[in-house]
Amino acid sequence: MPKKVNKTEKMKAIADVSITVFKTHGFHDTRMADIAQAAKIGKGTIYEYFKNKADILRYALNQYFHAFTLGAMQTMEDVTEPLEKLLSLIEFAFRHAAAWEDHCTVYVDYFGTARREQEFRIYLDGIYTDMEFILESIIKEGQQAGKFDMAFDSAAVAVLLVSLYEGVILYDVFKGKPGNRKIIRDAAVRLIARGLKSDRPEK
Amino acid sequence: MPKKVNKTEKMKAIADVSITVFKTHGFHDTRMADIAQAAKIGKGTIYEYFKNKADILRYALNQYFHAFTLGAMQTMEDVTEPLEKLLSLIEFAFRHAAAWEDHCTVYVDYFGTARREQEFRIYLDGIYTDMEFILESIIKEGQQAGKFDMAFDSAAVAVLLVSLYEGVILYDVFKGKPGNRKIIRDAAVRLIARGLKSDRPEK
Amino acid sequence: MPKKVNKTEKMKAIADVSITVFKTHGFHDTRMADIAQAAKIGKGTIYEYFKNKADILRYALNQYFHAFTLGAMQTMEDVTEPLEKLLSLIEFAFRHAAAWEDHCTVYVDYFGTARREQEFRIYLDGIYTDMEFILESIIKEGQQAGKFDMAFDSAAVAVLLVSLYEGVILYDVFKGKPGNRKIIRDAAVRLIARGLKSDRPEK
Amino acid sequence: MPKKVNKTEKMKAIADVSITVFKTHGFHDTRMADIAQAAKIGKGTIYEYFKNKADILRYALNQYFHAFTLGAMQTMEDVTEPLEKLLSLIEFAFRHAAAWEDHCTVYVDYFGTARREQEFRIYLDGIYTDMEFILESIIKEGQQAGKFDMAFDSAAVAVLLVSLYEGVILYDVFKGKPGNRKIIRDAAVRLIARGLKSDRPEK
DNA sequence: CATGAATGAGGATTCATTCAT
DNA sequence: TATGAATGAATCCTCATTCAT
Repeated sequence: MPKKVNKTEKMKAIADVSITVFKTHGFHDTRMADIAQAAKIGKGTIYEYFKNKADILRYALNQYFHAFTLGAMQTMEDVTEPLEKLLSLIEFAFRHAAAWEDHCTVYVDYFGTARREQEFRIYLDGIYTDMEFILESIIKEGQQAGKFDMAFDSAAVAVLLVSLYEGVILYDVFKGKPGNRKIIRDAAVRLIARGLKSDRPEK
Repeated sequence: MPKKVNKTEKMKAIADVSITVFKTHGFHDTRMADIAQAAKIGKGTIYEYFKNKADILRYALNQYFHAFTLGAMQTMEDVTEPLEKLLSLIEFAFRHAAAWEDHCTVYVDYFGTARREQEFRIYLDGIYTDMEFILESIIKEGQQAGKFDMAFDSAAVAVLLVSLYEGVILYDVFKGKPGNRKIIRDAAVRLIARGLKSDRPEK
Repeated sequence: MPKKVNKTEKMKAIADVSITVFKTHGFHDTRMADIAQAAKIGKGTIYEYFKNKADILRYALNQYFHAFTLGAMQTMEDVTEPLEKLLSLIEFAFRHAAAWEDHCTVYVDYFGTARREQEFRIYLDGIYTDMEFILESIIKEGQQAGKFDMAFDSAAVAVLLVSLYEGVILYDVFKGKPGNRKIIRDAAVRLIARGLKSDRPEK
Repeated sequence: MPKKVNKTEKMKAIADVSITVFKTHGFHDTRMADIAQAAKIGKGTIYEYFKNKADILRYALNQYFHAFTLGAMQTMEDVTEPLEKLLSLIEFAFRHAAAWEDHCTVYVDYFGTARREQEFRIYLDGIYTDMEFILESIIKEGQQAGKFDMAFDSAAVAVLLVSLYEGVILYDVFKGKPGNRKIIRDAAVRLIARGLKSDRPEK
């Protein structure tokens, strides 16, 4: 039992170090030797914990997505009002991206490759589908409650929100560390809130 | 005297073929031999027209961005009303992405690498800055005309729109060929139009 | 007839240009394109006059050795006294090396390769043998005339003189353009003259 | 823990094998695969010990020159009389060349290239300068002691002796394995001894 | 004759992965 | 369990040479 814990801890340690190295050199241009050196272990030792280089990345990104899903769930737990729920979710998403900035960067780096890898594709597709499902539910809920404009295709809006989120991450990754993040996110929240809002005056 | 080739045409031909190969195999996993075979020329011939593999990609993406800029300019030429201008620009952007789908895909593939390449970074940064400048101008114009909500930070909205655009492209690239593009883009146009609209009733 | 003359002239022109290019870049690192460019002709044209790159070098070095042999013969024509003949030959050799400095440099560059090329080896061996034969004859002549010390093995001295000559060329090639050439050659002449001189007082 | 290798020993082993391969094929025409095969190791292993092909050569020639310098020092240690010192040095140089015959051959092969390589040039220049300095000192010493003819420029004689040495090596390399080495070297020693000798009868 | 576009054989080098210790 | 020495598959790119024009 304690050995198992050690193993998991070491995997996490290696994966964390790897992410910072991937961020600097890019996934493809990172050598196993770079990781070993950064993690202060032997090259061979990496293979005791991971099948290969891609496996490290998969593990690290899995942690990133897992934390996202978990956080999103917790965020929504105590909120019932649709708009509030949506906006708090968006707030969380942005906070999560900021907290996992290195993982975001590496995720973008790997995205082009992931696209063509069956296994990862399915995994990522699941994440996206889940996010869209939750968003779509909230939109529908809001529309039924007369809070959101009925003319919107709820599924389309869900896709849109996911896309916007990915786009903002992409933008940040490209720009490096931006200072105006807050303003941009405020604008996003405002645009979405106003855009979705039902015209019918709420009584 | 040996046969005189049109260097530009041949570059374009090689670049076009390369893009389809890059799309299938990914930039990194595409071998020069793959390109040569697809272009039905010898491996060495590629090097008569391009310095190296990255050079082909740069050339192809440059064409893609160049066409975008050109098209965007033409789109705005005859439109004066801010909202109409914004929406027609968005329409154009989506049409452009659809028309240059292969380039979009490869662009996403290369984005992670581009991020770390000084030369390409500067180039791409210029494109982004231009797009943001145009969008910001339109937003400001609309705000001054009382059409757009004054509370928005125009620069932030510009960044947001660019991000949304990139995000939608990313989403499409990941999903492959989607059928519901139109619905999503309609939702986008609607969301933006409603979100930006001024509350002051226009008389 | 005139065409033949033109052909020879053009070969000489190409070979001369090639030597300066070889001197700068080295034989191996000189590209046919470099030669073509320097000679202001097309790459393909070189092959109208020479079988390949090595052929150009062979032609150029042949000219160099041919001029040497010719010059050596002329030098000895009017001299009968052995020591005088030997020294004037040495003087000539040094003058020749200075006049054909570029060829000397390239010759040294190519020597390592020549060593392993049967054809060139035989050719060069012939040159050496001829030089040694002439020198040996002079030594013997001088010994019979009581001018040179009898204890010397004439053949060995001949080899020694050839070696010294090659060594001085090598030294100059390595050093680049030296200013103290004259002093060194004077020392050489003095050393050889004193070293060979018979002890028997000449009456 | 993996097996601990003696890096220096392995470098020496690879370099030694390389020299014999270089001698046969020439530096340029030797493939890394040839060396690997001859050394009975994998191609990649070579790169664990040397940066590249030229690096192997540099290492090997460095050993050759190092041994020369060391040997020359030891040779002169117990000799005080100038002529004796000079001749024993010459004897040593010839012995060294014979003992390191393979290295000599490869050295000649590489000389043309070395000429154009800044790093190696500086290194080689240092060796030459050292040799010349030592020789010049001996000549001067001999002249002051009245043993050597005063008319000689000591620096010029030093250059001459170095050149003669290089020339004899060159000659041997070209000829392959000669049998008359001894005779030639005796002639050299005799020529130099007689040539330098002071005319003033020693009392 | 002259040319330069096209070619592909050839080779140095890299690096993920293995496995003996 | 940890290691790093050893490996060779894999690939970019060069450039002498050819030959259609």
